[in-house]
Amino acid sequence: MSWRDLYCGELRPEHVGQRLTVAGWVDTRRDHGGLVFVDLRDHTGKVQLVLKESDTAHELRNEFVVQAEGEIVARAPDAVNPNLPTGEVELQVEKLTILSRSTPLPFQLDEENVDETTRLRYRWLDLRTERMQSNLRLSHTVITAIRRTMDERGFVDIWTPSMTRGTPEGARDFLTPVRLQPGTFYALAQSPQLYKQLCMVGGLDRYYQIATCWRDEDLRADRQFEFRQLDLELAFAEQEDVLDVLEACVIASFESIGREPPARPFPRLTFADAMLRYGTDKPDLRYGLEIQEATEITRSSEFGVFANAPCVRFLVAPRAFSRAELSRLEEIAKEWGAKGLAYIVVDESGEQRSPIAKFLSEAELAAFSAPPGSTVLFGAGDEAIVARVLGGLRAHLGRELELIEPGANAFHWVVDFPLFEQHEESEGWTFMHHPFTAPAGGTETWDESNPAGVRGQHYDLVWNGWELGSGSIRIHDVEMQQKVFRTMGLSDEEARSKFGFLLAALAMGAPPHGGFAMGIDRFVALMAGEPDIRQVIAFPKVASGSDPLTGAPTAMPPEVLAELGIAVRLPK
RNA sequence: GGGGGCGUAGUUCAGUUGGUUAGAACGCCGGCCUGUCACGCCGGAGGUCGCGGGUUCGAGUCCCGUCGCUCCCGCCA
Repeated sequence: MSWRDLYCGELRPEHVGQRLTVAGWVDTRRDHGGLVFVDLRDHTGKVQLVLKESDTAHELRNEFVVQAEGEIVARAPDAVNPNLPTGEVELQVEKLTILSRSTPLPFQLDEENVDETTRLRYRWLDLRTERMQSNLRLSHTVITAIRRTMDERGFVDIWTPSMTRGTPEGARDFLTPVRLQPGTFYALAQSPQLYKQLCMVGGLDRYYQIATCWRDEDLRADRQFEFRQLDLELAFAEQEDVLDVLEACVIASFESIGREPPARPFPRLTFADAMLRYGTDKPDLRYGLEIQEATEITRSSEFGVFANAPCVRFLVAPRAFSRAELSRLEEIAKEWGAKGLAYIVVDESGEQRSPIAKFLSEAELAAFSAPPGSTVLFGAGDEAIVARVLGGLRAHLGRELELIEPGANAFHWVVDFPLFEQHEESEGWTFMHHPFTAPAGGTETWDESNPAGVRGQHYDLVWNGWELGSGSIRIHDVEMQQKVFRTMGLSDEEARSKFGFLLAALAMGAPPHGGFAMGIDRFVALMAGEPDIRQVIAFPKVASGSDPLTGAPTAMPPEVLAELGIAVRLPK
């Protein structure tokens, strides 16, 4: 026997006259005494049941699971509900079975803005909401489209271990103690990076995986302890080959949910350009508001702050800000590291108002000219700080002044990243993304004591200001790999002990290769129009790192810890 | 580790200048109702105002601490 003949949302006039069985959840009930209406819901929609008075009919409550058998009848013309796809028909119930009851709910499923911890504690209820149903099904559709695309292009889905070797570099590892070897730990993979490179050395040619990754860092709207990435690697590939695959995946994803895909190829922006014009390596290109260079013109400024700053830049906001607004903007600038905020307000009549105007030369004022009804906002200081401050202000103003056209989408690549960056504190150098990225053409040789200016064959994919992922052409030459390790201050011995297996592999016939990793949860969240990735993950954790549903994490009994050779000492 | 926001009924929220017994809607419970579709009507229950301390004649309201949630910075090769 089957529980139902068809889904609730599928009932149509063509079924009129048939005797059918449906099953689902009681969405709403309208008990008129002698007559009871029930909206029965499943993941496809709702249908109205009409019940004659009976004990069972009066017993029904929200979220009971019921099975109803009866004749499908056409509704009278004035009883049709145009808001319901099934609104032209209803089911005259002849047999009603309560399959499962429900206690009163901790929250109403149609209530908006329910506290997220409450939603997560009762996630099985939250999952019944249209929002979560549509998000998780959209996620499935998109991932299926991506898998199809990868398959069509000859990629092989290969499983790599979650439990791997811990690395002190990068994000913190989640550790897994090993009972058979007390005192030792596996680390949960932060990404399959090295395994997929070994797949290339292993001749698999094209690898991909929707891989779960673990990173023990603070959670955010776009970050969970564990997340999924579309992880891929191609042998005998160049940057263009990798970008092409990713663009195809994005296009297929849009098409799979019936959305107009972005135009190809996606625009490209160099890292240097991104930092200069937008103050970040993941700019939101749905609006302009570009940062402009003023270091040259202010070099001999009478305004000391400008003259003494190694870098001066500005952006022109399309609004003549009030004093109060400017002081709010200054606060924001300070949050991003500015000491203050210099500005020139150009009011509607074109007159310039500015505390610093009296210090500025004609030439300077001309360079900062802005249309009436706008404000010139300055950043002055170290180049990195200026970029961060103006980038922060730009993002703030983009939202605040509603510069983003609704429905707009901006995909773009950021390319030509530096291979190394200077350590914040020490004098040393570290890799900008990871130590396996190959240097770009023309920069393969560099002075190991000063690797500034070496560019990497690295590329980021950005959508509306969210970094979707990044990839690179990898180093396939063992000498080059050793040189990079040395440059970042790793002795040959350390390199051998941590990455010996990679060096050995590279020394035994490694093809040129490169790949990419795209955050699937971020991508799906943006596809779904959700503000954070928790809304597209079935069972996420909250920002504090706990799971309201299971109550994890928990302490473990002493005997369990003892077996693992672990003693717990809590921080004070 | 740092900064901002929030915390009042099961849920979403209101709560005046610090002042009587802390309210509303939805949900829940009881009753009535044969054409509703967010059904309607009548009645009812339901509160550690996150927790602790302080100021005050008096604290949901002010102050301090703390916990929880959240956003951001740091961090995220």
